[in-house]
Amino acid sequence: MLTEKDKRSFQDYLTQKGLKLSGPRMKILEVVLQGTKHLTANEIYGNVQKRYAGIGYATIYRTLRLLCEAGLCMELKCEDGVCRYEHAGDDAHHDHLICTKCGRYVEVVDPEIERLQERLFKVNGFFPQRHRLELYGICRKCKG
Amino acid sequence: MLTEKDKRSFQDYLTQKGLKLSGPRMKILEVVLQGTKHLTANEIYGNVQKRYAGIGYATIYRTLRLLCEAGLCMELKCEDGVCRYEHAGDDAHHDHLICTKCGRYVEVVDPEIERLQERLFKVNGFFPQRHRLELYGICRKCKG
DNA sequence: GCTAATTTGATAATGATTATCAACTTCAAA
DNA sequence: TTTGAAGTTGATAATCATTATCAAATTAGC
Ligand SMILES: [Mn+2]
Ligand SMILES: [Mn+2]
Ligand SMILES: [Zn+2]
Ligand SMILES: [Zn+2]
Repeated sequence: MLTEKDKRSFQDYLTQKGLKLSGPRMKILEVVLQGTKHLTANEIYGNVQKRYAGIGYATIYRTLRLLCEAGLCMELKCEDGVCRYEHAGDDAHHDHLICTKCGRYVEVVDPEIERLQERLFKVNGFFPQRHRLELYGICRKCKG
Repeated sequence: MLTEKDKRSFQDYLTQKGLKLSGPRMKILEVVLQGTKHLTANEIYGNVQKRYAGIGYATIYRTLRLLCEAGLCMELKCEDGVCRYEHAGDDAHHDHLICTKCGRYVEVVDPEIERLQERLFKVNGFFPQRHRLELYGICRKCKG
């Protein structure tokens, strides 16, 4: 799940910004791209520690920001006030169904909804930039 | 904009919970229901101070929570990490178009989008509870 | 290898919200 | 009315995720 292309992509972004691809950054890139999606910085910190002890919180946050800037990750500002991160491949935009019991995130896209959103922008005279759609409910497993 | 019905509604909620309708609560109810929508707790605190000095921050937060529980207000968890509040009349649910330049909130509803969201819940085996749709763009005024 | 620039980890700071608590209100019974 | 138990208030400390700071360590191009 961590391709050479991703590494190069990160490397390129850093170089272009006059930054360096350090050991810690490489390790975090690896753990984030190989791990589960929609994790908090704290959970990612834990996953990184498991494999590479000694990397600090600040470096996790700093590197997550770089990964987002480089387009390799997306940051989700969640309702509980904690950010979650997902590696954003070349795959398109998606929205989320979120279980309020177990916290599971399900990725969904509805092209019809996307189209109607564009219409809302236009009708109200807004230049569209982005949107956020979150559907909260109880998943099949949690309903029992 | 602050009807007798609202007052009674708040009073009823408090009574039913064994709570009291105090002076500060009454004043905050008045300022919130008569004022602009989509304000932060801090902005509401300022508006309350203008008319009734001496009411503390904590009381603002506590009363906003009560107003939400009573169904008179809605809390929006915004992307900047600050909550905003709007008085929720009997009017139905709505979503928001938000200008990323001036911060203006425009309320919108698209019944078609609402319907398609329900379908997404169903298709994915979720019991629907609520949703959040925010459309970020640049408003007509800000585009100049 | 050398060295200037960048990065790191520990930790202090920030900022919104919540918890704490002694003093003050409320309200209904006496 | 007076009274007092229950609830409320304002000031302020605590919380918690995220950022900023900074001396010591690492990186990358020469
Ligand atoms: Mn996702
Ligand atoms: Mn609104
Ligand atoms: Zn679930
Ligand atoms: Zn605007």
